[in-house]
Amino acid sequence: MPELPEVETIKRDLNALVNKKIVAFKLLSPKTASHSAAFFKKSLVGQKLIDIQRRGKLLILVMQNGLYLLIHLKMTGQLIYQSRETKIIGGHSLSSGSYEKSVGGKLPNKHTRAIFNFSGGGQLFFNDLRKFGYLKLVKKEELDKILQNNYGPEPLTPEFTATKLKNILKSRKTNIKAVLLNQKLIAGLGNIYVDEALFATKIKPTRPANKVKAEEIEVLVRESNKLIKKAINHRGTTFNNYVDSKGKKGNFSQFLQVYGRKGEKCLVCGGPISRIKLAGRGTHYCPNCQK
DNA sequence: GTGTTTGTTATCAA
DNA sequence: CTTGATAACAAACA
Repeated sequence: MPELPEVETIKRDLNALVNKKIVAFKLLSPKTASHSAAFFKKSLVGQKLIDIQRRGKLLILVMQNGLYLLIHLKMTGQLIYQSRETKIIGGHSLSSGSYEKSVGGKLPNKHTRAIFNFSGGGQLFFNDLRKFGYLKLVKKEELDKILQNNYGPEPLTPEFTATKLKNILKSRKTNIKAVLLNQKLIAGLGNIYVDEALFATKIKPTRPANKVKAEEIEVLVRESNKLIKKAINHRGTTFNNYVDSKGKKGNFSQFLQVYGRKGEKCLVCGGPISRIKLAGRGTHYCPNCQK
Protein backbone atom coordinates (compact mmCIF):
# COMPACT_ATOMS: atom_id res chain seq x y z
CA MET A 1 0.00 0.00 0.00
CA PRO A 2 1.82 3.08 -1.12
CA GLU A 3 1.49 5.78 1.52
CA LEU A 4 3.54 8.94 1.93
CA PRO A 5 6.97 7.28 2.42
CA GLU A 6 6.50 4.91 -0.50
CA VAL A 7 5.31 7.63 -2.87
CA GLU A 8 8.15 9.89 -1.73
CA THR A 9 10.65 7.11 -2.44
CA ILE A 10 9.30 6.74 -5.96
CA LYS A 11 9.31 10.49 -6.45
CA ARG A 12 12.97 10.75 -5.51
CA ASP A 13 13.90 7.89 -7.83
CA LEU A 14 11.98 9.35 -10.72
CA ASN A 15 13.84 12.64 -10.37
CA ALA A 16 16.33 11.00 -12.72
CA LEU A 17 13.71 11.52 -15.46
CA VAL A 18 13.48 15.28 -15.01
CA ASN A 19 14.60 17.11 -18.15
CA LYS A 20 13.98 14.08 -20.29
CA LYS A 21 11.36 14.18 -22.99
CA ILE A 22 8.46 11.81 -23.43
CA VAL A 23 8.92 10.39 -26.91
CA ALA A 24 6.08 7.85 -26.94
CA PHE A 25 3.09 6.90 -24.85
CA LYS A 26 0.98 3.79 -24.87
CA LEU A 27 -2.24 3.29 -22.94
CA LEU A 28 -3.17 -0.34 -22.36
CA SER A 29 -6.10 0.20 -20.02
CA PRO A 30 -8.48 3.00 -21.05
CA LYS A 31 -10.18 3.17 -17.64
CA THR A 32 -6.87 4.04 -16.01
CA ALA A 33 -6.63 7.42 -17.73
CA SER A 34 -8.77 10.52 -17.34
CA HIS A 35 -8.82 11.12 -21.10
CA SER A 36 -8.47 9.10 -24.29
CA ALA A 37 -5.17 7.60 -25.34
CA ALA A 38 -5.17 10.04 -28.26
CA PHE A 39 -5.50 13.01 -25.93
CA PHE A 40 -2.72 11.73 -23.69
CA LYS A 41 -0.47 11.23 -26.69
CA LYS A 42 -1.23 14.64 -28.08
CA SER A 43 -0.63 16.28 -24.70
CA LEU A 44 2.49 14.40 -23.61
CA VAL A 45 4.52 13.20 -26.55
CA GLY A 46 7.27 15.68 -27.37
CA GLN A 47 7.00 17.32 -23.96
CA LYS A 48 9.85 17.63 -21.54
CA LEU A 49 9.27 16.61 -17.92
CA ILE A 50 10.38 19.64 -15.96
CA ASP A 51 9.63 18.68 -12.35
CA ILE A 52 8.16 16.00 -10.10
CA GLN A 53 6.24 16.96 -6.98
CA ARG A 54 4.23 15.09 -4.38
CA ARG A 55 1.26 16.00 -2.22
CA GLY A 56 0.17 13.31 0.21
CA LYS A 57 0.07 10.14 -1.85
CA LEU A 58 -0.36 11.98 -5.16
CA LEU A 59 2.48 12.32 -7.64
CA ILE A 60 2.53 15.41 -9.83
CA LEU A 61 4.57 15.40 -13.02
CA VAL A 62 5.03 18.92 -14.33
CA MET A 63 5.27 19.08 -18.09
CA GLN A 64 6.83 21.82 -20.14
CA ASN A 65 3.58 22.77 -21.83
CA GLY A 66 1.98 23.69 -18.50
CA LEU A 67 0.02 20.48 -18.12
CA TYR A 68 0.27 18.38 -15.00
CA LEU A 69 0.17 14.61 -15.07
CA LEU A 70 -1.27 13.37 -11.80
CA ILE A 71 -0.47 9.79 -10.89
CA HIS A 72 -2.19 8.04 -8.02
CA LEU A 73 -1.13 4.50 -7.20
CA LYS A 74 -4.05 3.79 -4.85
CA MET A 75 -3.55 0.27 -3.51
CA THR A 76 -1.58 -1.69 -6.05
CA GLY A 77 -0.10 0.82 -8.48
CA GLN A 78 3.58 0.61 -9.36
CA LEU A 79 5.86 2.87 -11.37
CA ILE A 80 8.85 0.97 -12.69
CA TYR A 81 11.57 2.66 -14.67
CA GLN A 82 13.94 0.76 -16.89
CA SER A 83 16.74 2.76 -18.39
CA ARG A 84 18.18 1.75 -21.75
CA GLU A 85 21.16 0.26 -19.90
CA THR A 86 18.96 -1.81 -17.60
CA LYS A 87 17.08 -3.18 -20.54
CA ILE A 88 20.24 -4.07 -22.45
CA ILE A 89 21.67 -5.87 -19.44
CA GLY A 90 18.31 -7.51 -18.97
CA GLY A 91 18.16 -8.62 -22.56
CA HIS A 92 21.63 -10.07 -22.64
CA SER A 93 22.08 -11.86 -19.37
CA LEU A 94 20.27 -14.74 -17.79
CA SER A 95 19.87 -12.99 -14.46
CA SER A 96 18.34 -10.02 -16.29
CA GLY A 97 17.51 -6.48 -15.19
CA SER A 98 16.79 -5.14 -11.73
CA TYR A 99 13.00 -5.33 -11.87
CA GLU A 100 13.16 -8.90 -13.00
CA LYS A 101 15.74 -9.71 -10.38
CA SER A 102 13.68 -8.35 -7.53
CA VAL A 103 10.12 -9.05 -8.58
CA GLY A 104 10.30 -11.48 -11.43
CA GLY A 105 8.86 -11.35 -14.90
CA LYS A 106 9.39 -9.09 -17.85
CA LEU A 107 7.74 -5.79 -18.57
CA PRO A 108 5.25 -5.02 -19.81
CA ASN A 109 3.21 -7.66 -18.02
CA LYS A 110 -0.53 -8.30 -17.79
CA HIS A 111 -0.92 -5.60 -15.14
CA THR A 112 0.84 -2.91 -17.15
CA ARG A 113 -1.69 -0.13 -17.80
CA ALA A 114 0.48 2.48 -19.49
CA ILE A 115 4.00 2.87 -20.86
CA PHE A 116 6.00 6.08 -21.23
CA ASN A 117 9.08 6.09 -23.44
CA PHE A 118 11.64 8.74 -22.55
CA SER A 119 14.41 10.31 -24.56
CA GLY A 120 17.57 8.30 -24.02
CA GLY A 121 15.72 5.03 -24.42
CA GLY A 122 14.29 4.48 -20.94
CA GLN A 123 10.75 3.27 -20.29
CA LEU A 124 8.40 3.97 -17.41
CA PHE A 125 5.77 1.30 -16.75
CA PHE A 126 2.60 2.01 -14.82
CA ASN A 127 1.42 -1.32 -13.44
CA ASP A 128 -1.74 -1.72 -11.43
CA LEU A 129 -3.18 -5.08 -10.56
CA ARG A 130 -6.51 -3.79 -9.28
CA LYS A 131 -6.96 -0.79 -11.55
CA PHE A 132 -7.77 1.60 -8.72
CA GLY A 133 -4.89 3.86 -9.64
CA TYR A 134 -5.14 6.55 -12.27
CA LEU A 135 -3.39 8.94 -14.60
CA LYS A 136 -5.03 12.33 -14.83
CA LEU A 137 -4.07 15.29 -16.99
CA VAL A 138 -4.97 18.69 -15.62
CA LYS A 139 -4.23 22.36 -16.07
CA LYS A 140 -2.89 24.60 -13.34
CA GLU A 141 -6.29 25.81 -12.18
CA GLU A 142 -7.64 22.27 -11.84
CA LEU A 143 -4.53 21.18 -10.01
CA ASP A 144 -4.82 24.04 -7.54
CA LYS A 145 -8.45 23.22 -6.92
CA ILE A 146 -7.70 19.54 -6.34
CA LEU A 147 -4.88 20.29 -3.92
CA GLN A 148 -6.92 22.91 -2.13
CA ASN A 149 -9.99 20.73 -1.66
CA ASN A 150 -8.54 17.33 -0.89
CA TYR A 151 -5.32 17.57 1.08
CA GLY A 152 -4.81 18.56 4.69
CA PRO A 153 -1.44 19.22 6.33
CA GLU A 154 1.04 16.39 5.98
CA PRO A 155 3.92 15.11 8.12
CA LEU A 156 7.38 16.62 7.63
CA THR A 157 5.99 19.97 6.46
CA PRO A 158 5.80 23.25 8.40
CA GLU A 159 1.99 23.06 8.26
CA PHE A 160 1.93 19.84 10.28
CA THR A 161 1.78 21.46 13.71
CA ALA A 162 0.24 20.44 17.01
CA THR A 163 -1.85 23.61 16.92
CA LYS A 164 -3.40 22.70 13.57
CA LEU A 165 -3.92 19.12 14.64
CA LYS A 166 -5.64 20.21 17.84
CA ASN A 167 -8.09 22.28 15.81
CA ILE A 168 -8.80 19.37 13.51
CA LEU A 169 -9.33 16.87 16.31
CA LYS A 170 -11.32 18.92 18.78
CA SER A 171 -14.47 19.07 16.67
CA ARG A 172 -14.47 15.42 15.59
CA LYS A 173 -16.47 12.87 17.49
CA THR A 174 -15.43 9.92 15.36
CA ASN A 175 -12.50 7.66 16.22
CA ILE A 176 -8.97 9.01 15.89
CA LYS A 177 -8.03 6.40 13.30
CA ALA A 178 -10.73 7.54 10.86
CA VAL A 179 -9.58 11.13 11.25
CA LEU A 180 -5.93 10.30 10.59
CA LEU A 181 -6.90 8.29 7.51
CA ASN A 182 -8.95 11.15 6.08
CA GLN A 183 -6.69 12.84 3.53
CA LYS A 184 -8.72 16.04 3.60
CA LEU A 185 -7.87 16.45 7.27
CA ILE A 186 -4.34 15.01 7.34
CA ALA A 187 -2.60 13.91 4.16
CA GLY A 188 -0.16 11.10 3.55
CA LEU A 189 -0.87 8.59 6.29
CA GLY A 190 -2.55 5.33 5.30
CA ASN A 191 -3.55 2.20 7.11
CA ILE A 192 -0.07 1.03 8.05
CA TYR A 193 1.38 4.31 9.32
CA VAL A 194 -1.78 5.32 11.18
CA ASP A 195 -1.63 2.10 13.21
CA GLU A 196 2.08 2.63 13.83
CA ALA A 197 1.73 6.30 14.76
CA LEU A 198 -1.06 5.54 17.24
CA PHE A 199 1.00 2.79 18.83
CA ALA A 200 3.98 5.12 19.18
CA THR A 201 1.68 7.64 20.85
CA LYS A 202 -0.07 5.05 23.05
CA ILE A 203 -3.49 6.13 21.80
CA LYS A 204 -6.09 3.43 21.16
CA PRO A 205 -7.38 3.75 17.57
CA THR A 206 -11.00 3.61 18.75
CA ARG A 207 -10.66 6.70 20.96
CA PRO A 208 -12.88 9.59 19.84
CA ALA A 209 -10.68 12.25 18.24
CA ASN A 210 -11.97 14.97 20.55
CA LYS A 211 -10.86 12.93 23.55
CA VAL A 212 -7.21 13.03 22.60
CA LYS A 213 -5.40 15.35 25.00
CA ALA A 214 -3.26 18.31 23.97
CA GLU A 215 -0.06 16.69 25.25
CA GLU A 216 -0.88 13.54 23.32
CA ILE A 217 -1.39 15.54 20.14
CA GLU A 218 2.05 17.05 20.55
CA VAL A 219 3.51 13.56 20.90
CA LEU A 220 1.48 12.40 17.90
CA VAL A 221 3.00 15.13 15.72
CA ARG A 222 6.53 14.32 16.86
CA GLU A 223 6.13 10.56 16.53
CA SER A 224 4.45 10.78 13.13
CA ASN A 225 7.29 12.89 11.78
CA LYS A 226 9.86 10.51 13.23
CA LEU A 227 8.08 7.47 11.84
CA ILE A 228 7.59 8.88 8.36
CA LYS A 229 11.17 10.14 8.18
CA LYS A 230 12.53 6.75 9.20
CA ALA A 231 10.25 4.95 6.74
CA ILE A 232 11.47 7.18 3.90
CA ASN A 233 15.06 6.47 4.90
CA HIS A 234 14.29 2.77 4.55
CA ARG A 235 12.56 3.26 1.21
CA GLY A 236 9.09 2.49 2.55
CA THR A 237 7.19 -0.59 3.66
CA THR A 238 6.47 -3.53 1.42
CA PHE A 239 3.69 -5.61 2.84
CA ASN A 240 2.53 -7.22 -0.32
CA ASN A 241 2.52 -5.26 -3.54
CA TYR A 242 4.62 -2.14 -3.15
CA VAL A 243 7.91 -1.78 -5.01
CA ASP A 244 10.03 1.25 -5.82
CA SER A 245 10.85 2.54 -9.28
CA LYS A 246 13.47 -0.17 -9.71
CA GLY A 247 11.03 -2.88 -8.72
CA LYS A 248 12.68 -3.32 -5.33
CA LYS A 249 10.83 -3.80 -2.07
CA GLY A 250 10.96 -1.33 0.82
CA ASN A 251 12.85 -2.25 3.98
CA PHE A 252 10.69 -0.69 6.68
CA SER A 253 8.57 -3.81 7.36
CA GLN A 254 11.15 -4.97 9.91
CA PHE A 255 10.40 -1.92 12.04
CA LEU A 256 6.63 -2.31 12.18
CA GLN A 257 5.45 -2.53 15.78
CA VAL A 258 1.80 -3.50 15.34
CA TYR A 259 0.72 -3.61 11.69
CA GLY A 260 0.37 -7.21 10.54
CA ARG A 261 1.35 -8.55 13.98
CA LYS A 262 -2.02 -9.82 15.21
CA GLY A 263 -1.54 -12.31 18.05
CA GLU A 264 2.19 -11.64 18.24
CA LYS A 265 3.85 -10.18 21.32
CA CYS A 266 3.80 -6.44 21.84
CA LEU A 267 7.39 -5.29 21.65
CA VAL A 268 6.85 -3.05 24.66
CA CYS A 269 4.75 -5.07 27.15
CA GLY A 270 4.79 -8.58 25.72
CA GLY A 271 1.01 -8.90 25.54
CA PRO A 272 -0.74 -10.03 22.34
CA ILE A 273 -1.45 -7.50 19.57
CA SER A 274 -5.16 -7.14 18.74
CA ARG A 275 -6.72 -6.75 15.36
CA ILE A 276 -10.14 -5.23 14.85
CA LYS A 277 -12.03 -3.62 12.00
CA LEU A 278 -12.28 0.16 12.25
CA ALA A 279 -13.22 2.73 9.61
CA GLY A 280 -13.60 -0.30 7.35
CA ARG A 281 -9.92 -1.17 7.75
CA GLY A 282 -7.89 -3.81 9.49
CA THR A 283 -6.64 -2.11 12.64
CA HIS A 284 -3.80 -3.30 14.85
CA TYR A 285 -3.01 -2.15 18.36
CA CYS A 286 -1.83 -3.21 21.78
CA PRO A 287 -4.82 -3.22 24.14
CA ASN A 288 -2.46 -2.94 27.09
CA CYS A 289 -0.18 -0.10 25.96
CA GLN A 290 -2.72 1.99 24.05
CA LYS A 291 -5.43 3.78 26.01
C1' DG B 1 -18.47 -19.57 -3.67
C1' DT B 2 -17.00 -16.58 0.48
C1' DG B 3 -14.34 -13.50 2.86
C1' DT B 4 -10.46 -10.50 3.02
C1' DT B 5 -7.09 -7.01 1.50
C1' DT B 6 -7.13 -0.91 1.12
C1' DG B 7 -7.18 4.46 -0.98
C1' DT B 8 -10.59 7.05 -2.18
C1' DT B 9 -15.18 8.40 -3.55
C1' DA B 10 -20.16 7.89 -3.65
C1' DT B 11 -24.14 7.68 -1.16
C1' DC B 12 -27.21 8.20 2.35
C1' DA B 13 -28.42 9.64 6.98
C1' DA B 14 -28.42 12.71 10.80
C1' DC C 1 -23.60 22.92 5.12
C1' DT C 2 -21.14 19.67 8.04
C1' DT C 3 -20.20 15.32 9.86
C1' DG C 4 -20.36 10.38 10.09
C1' DA C 5 -20.88 5.71 8.66
C1' DT C 6 -20.81 2.43 5.24
C1' DA C 7 -20.81 0.49 0.50
C1' DA C 8 -18.55 0.35 -3.67
C1' DC C 9 -14.81 -0.07 -6.77
C1' DA C 10 -11.19 -4.19 -8.77
C1' DA C 11 -8.69 -8.37 -8.68
C1' DA C 12 -6.34 -12.02 -6.41
C1' DC C 13 -5.73 -15.19 -2.93
C1' DA C 14 -6.77 -18.44 0.97
